[in-house]
Amino acid sequence: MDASRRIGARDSLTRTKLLDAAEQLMLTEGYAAVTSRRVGQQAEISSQLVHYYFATMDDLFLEVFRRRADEGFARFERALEARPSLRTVWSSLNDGSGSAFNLEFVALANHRKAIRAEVASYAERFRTMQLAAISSILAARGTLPGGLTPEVVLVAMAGVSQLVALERALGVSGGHEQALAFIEQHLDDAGAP
Amino acid sequence: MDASRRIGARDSLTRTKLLDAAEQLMLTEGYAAVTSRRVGQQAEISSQLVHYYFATMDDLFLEVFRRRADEGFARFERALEARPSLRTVWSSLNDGSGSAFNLEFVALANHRKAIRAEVASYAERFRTMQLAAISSILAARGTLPGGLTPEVVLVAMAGVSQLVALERALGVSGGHEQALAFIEQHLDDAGAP
DNA sequence: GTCTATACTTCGATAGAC
DNA sequence: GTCTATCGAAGTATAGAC
Repeated sequence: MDASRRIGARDSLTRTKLLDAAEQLMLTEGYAAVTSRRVGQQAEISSQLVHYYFATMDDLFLEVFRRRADEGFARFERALEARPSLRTVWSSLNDGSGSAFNLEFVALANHRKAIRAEVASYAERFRTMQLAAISSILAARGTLPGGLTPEVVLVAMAGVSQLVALERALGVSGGHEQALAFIEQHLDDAGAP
Repeated sequence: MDASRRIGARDSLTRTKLLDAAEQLMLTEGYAAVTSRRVGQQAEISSQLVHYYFATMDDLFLEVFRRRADEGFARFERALEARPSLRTVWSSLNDGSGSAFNLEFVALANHRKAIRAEVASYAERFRTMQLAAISSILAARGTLPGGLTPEVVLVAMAGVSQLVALERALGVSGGHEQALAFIEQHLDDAGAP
């Protein structure tokens, strides 16, 4: 990598097309399919331009991640403001397209340091925000049964949602329906409608 | 791939060394590091011998997976026979080294068809076996509180365990302690000690 | 800003001698 | 069973003309 290397403008239309193409490839074929050549091909732009707009492939991945993450974050904030309920938190966790996206990035983060830092930081921020929301929603209900705390409720919901998403991608489905139905039933029990 | 291609014997010591090296690499550096050249280097064996013992890299991955999966399966069966309890099921789910291994293979399965089929089949078998165990353990206790079923308990435990393992690899820890403590507390409530 | 051309690396896989 | 030698494909990245 050379410091004198030219980098294209952030507001370029071509740059956006490349990000779109990378995101599309990632969701349909997995992160391993996101190579400079394939991104260029998908966007109908020469693969060398990928390197003009993004110094390294990691930079491209990071930009793809931030775009979606920031949007997801903002959407959750809006939804929560409109309707501060357990159901809103659950919906944000159990969003189908978001789950697939997350899984791909967590897998990628597993062996790319630069990506791991960004994914971890976002996950932490999101968890904190969800926890604050759940805490205030459940506090309005008084004490929880059986030693449950907001943390336990949140981690359980996040865990089930992620397990189901991951296994669904694999083609496994044992127990999913019952677990999801159980959560659905208890969303309204414990919080505002 | 040529049908006339020679393939080394399954009981070869060299073959075992290659499998060990591949497994080691996978756990420490991720599946992307498992290339024929690096496996050879790790095992101090020429990389071409990888292709002598395994026609394709997928074959190598599959053998690594089957070795560990079969062993995990057998170990769970023995543990369950010795002590049929919720705690035994939880331990099998929450085994640290097994989790890292699983995550790596699930990620790999996401973009390799041959691997996906094997991982899915094993996950299904494991889930079925765990469900049978949990069902018989909980049945001895009479009805469960609040609409809980064996399926819900199992998916929740598996979900929490997997989420914690995955986030731990990422460096995120929010809520983990409380969720794990909650499960620990209730293992003995609901089943045989 | 986009193009062509290309350097350099690593990969999976095979051929054939020993 | 193990070795040397090698092919062809695909990857990241850069240089320099236009």
